[in-house]
Formats: sequence, C-alpha cells, structure tokens
Amino acid sequence: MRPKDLDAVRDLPLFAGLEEEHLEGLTKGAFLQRLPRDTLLFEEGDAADCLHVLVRGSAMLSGRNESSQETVIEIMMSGDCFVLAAPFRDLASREPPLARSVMSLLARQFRGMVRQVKDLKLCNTTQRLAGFILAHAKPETDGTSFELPISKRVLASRLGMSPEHLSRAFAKLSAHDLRVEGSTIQVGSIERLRRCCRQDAV
Amino acid sequence: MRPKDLDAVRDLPLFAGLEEEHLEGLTKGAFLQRLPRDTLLFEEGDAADCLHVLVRGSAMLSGRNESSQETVIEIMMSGDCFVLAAPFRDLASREPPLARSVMSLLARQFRGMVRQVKDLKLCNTTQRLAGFILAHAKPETDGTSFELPISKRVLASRLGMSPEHLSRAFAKLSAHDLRVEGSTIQVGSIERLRRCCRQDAV
DNA sequence: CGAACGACTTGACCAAGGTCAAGCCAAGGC
DNA sequence: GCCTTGGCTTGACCTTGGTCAAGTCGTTCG
Repeated sequence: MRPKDLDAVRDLPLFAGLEEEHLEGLTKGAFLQRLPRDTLLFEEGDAADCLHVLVRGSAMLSGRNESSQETVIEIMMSGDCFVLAAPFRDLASREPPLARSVMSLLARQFRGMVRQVKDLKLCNTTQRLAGFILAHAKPETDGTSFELPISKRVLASRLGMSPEHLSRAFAKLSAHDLRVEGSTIQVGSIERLRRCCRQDAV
Repeated sequence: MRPKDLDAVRDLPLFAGLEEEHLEGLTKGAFLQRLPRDTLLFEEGDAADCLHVLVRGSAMLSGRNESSQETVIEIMMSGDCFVLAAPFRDLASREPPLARSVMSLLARQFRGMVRQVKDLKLCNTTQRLAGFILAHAKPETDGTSFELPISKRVLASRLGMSPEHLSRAFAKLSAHDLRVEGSTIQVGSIERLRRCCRQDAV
C-alpha cells in the first residue's frame, strides 16, 4: 500500500488518538483496491471480514427487494468507512464485554433502520404489513396467533401509512388466510404471507 | 430499585459477561421509573444522560417534521435498551480510542438512517430533494454552488423517487431560486430552500 | 340505562408520485 | 461528419395511498 494512501487512512477520525503500535497492527494487513466501476464489493450475508475505507470515488449501499427491485440506501464518499462489523472481531477479544455489547446493539439497531428504509422504498403498504406480521408471528408455524403489541393507530404510523389504509391492508391479507379479531392476529399460512411480500400481483 | 427489577436489568444481553464489580458500578445509581401513559421521556437535543432500559410496557421513538407532523420510527418493548449514547461517556474515558470511534461512527450512521426514515415518511419528493441540497451546499451562503457527487439516476434512488420525478422536483425548486445546469447546482437562497422543507404549500 | 367517547372500519373522492413513451442533447465510435 | 448510445426531460395516463366524512362497536362515565 502506498504511503500516501496509508496516511490518508491513518488520518481518519476513526483512528484518531490511537497509539502508534495499535494503529500499526490494524493497518499492517491493509491493501489498496482499485476497482472498476459497478464492481460488487460484497453482498448481504457475506462474511464481514474487511473494514473498507473509501479513499477515492464513491460507493453505494443498496438494498434489494424480494421482487429484486433495487434502491440506493446510502452513498459513501471519500473518507467514509463501512462494514464496521469488521473491527468487531479484534475488539471483541481485546475489549471488555460492555464495549462489545454496546457496539453489537448499535449495529443491530442500525440494521433495523436499514430494513425499514428498504421496506419504505420497495414495498407497498400490504407488503409492509405482511412483513411486520411475519416478524412477530412466533412460532413460525401455520395457525399461530399473537396479540398486536400496540394500537393499530400506532402500528400504522410505524409502518408509514394512514390508519385507514392499515385497515384496508388487513382486509387484503384476510383474503390470504389471515384472521384479524381486535388485536389478535392469526396466521393461517406463513407461506402465503411470505408470498405477499414477494409478489405485487396478489 | 427493587431487587427483582434490578435482576431483570442485570440479565440483559447488553450486560452479559460483565464482571460483577463493573456491573455494580453501572447499576448503582439506577432507579426505576413508573411513568403514566403518553409521558414524553426525552426530546431530540436533550442531553443523553441516562441509559434507559424498558422493564415493562412499551415506548416509541418518534420523529417530527418541520411541519410538526409526527411518525413512529421505532417501537421499544420490554427488555429493550435505548439512548446508548449514555454509556458512551463512561466507556469513552475507560476504553481505548478505537472502541470509542467505532461506537460513535455506528451511532452516526444510525442517526443517518433515522433521518432517512423520517424524510421518507414525512416529506414529499420536493422536500426531500431540498433537504439533500441543503445538506450538500457548503458554505451555507446564498449563491453557493456545488457539483452533484452522483448521477441523477442514483440520486433519485437514494431519495426514494423515480428519475422522472426527480426532474420534476428540480423543476419545482427552480421556481425557488435554484439553478440546475447538468450536475452543477447553484443555491440562490438558502432561506427559500429551507422554507420548501417546512411548508407543503409551495 | 343512556350518552359520550375513542378506536376502528368503510366508502367516496383526491393528490402525489409511478409508468410508459417520446424527444432532446452531449459524448463517443465509425 | 454522422450515427448511436445513454442520461435526462417532458407529457399523458394510471395506481397507490391519503383525506374527509359517516358509521359501527365496545367502553366508560354520569
């Protein structure tokens, strides 16, 4: 790695105040990648085994729907770091458990928000509701039922739709083996619900 | 604080593996709050001086528009922790800088996503574009101009609209002292742009 | 018990934004 | 120079979902 690029990395706010020896260790194995445009850096589910630092150019974090539409969730510019999961491993073994816990909690909350952005951009109201129900129906067996933890008014707001439209979304799902009675939801078929999330043609 | 509640807190995954003495120190000043419904716990901008652990009931993280509409961004249930910024202070002084940096970076990325969720739910396309421009127009002086760092197609996707509609949004803003020429944006009046974000009646 | 309230539903209408098609224009290839 | 390509814009049309109003039903309060 060229000293100039290495310096750019070492000067990042992320590494500010780090002792030289620690910094040395972290950047020792570092290498510079020059990537052609439109290169896929990594995909959801890949092992996060690299901390990426964008030295020049831009990169996009994009999300994909069940129906494989795509949306740009965040745009990274020079100096931005991503896949922070990467330094976790090192930190995890060296640092006290509390730091680790806080980081993993933050990371989880972050993923939750990314998920919500994806849903808002790529799913219609019925699909978002179906997704919410799927996430809350435990155990994931046909016929399982659960109580809505919140009022339908609040649920509508959380899902980004009007209360009126939430009603209509429930009505649509009722045609797909879902029973709604007050705040009790009974899922007739997990699979049919999943299919609602995937396809738009219901 | 009742031993039973204290135990519930100590058993949280967040504190898993923590040495007893450290745990003692963290929970020593803890207290249980019983809050009536609809209590406002804290607002954006408040000093984050408490780590909240939800023992029973539910809480909402909600966002508010410039035009003071409101939306529910996340719903917290029993066992959830929030305002993780809180333990930062303690950690920051005790832990190595890297852990601190990673946490603050994660926190920043998290806030970015929250911001995006708010925008998607509460702003129309023109307002989102105006917001993006305001965030990228540096210095924040009338007449300032800058280059779009990405293609308009990608920008549209990032802002959650079709490329066609992005064109129309630019056209609308052109009536408000914004000049667009290729990928060069010139902001005639920061104030007028801000007003676009606030009001819906343009 | 009856009134009032609040949460939800339903219907009619409307507006924001997506889609499709056509056209413009600058850049690159022949 | 001319043609093609790709990014952007514009217009016409349509879908999704919001808004407004009315109605139902269960709960609380006199």
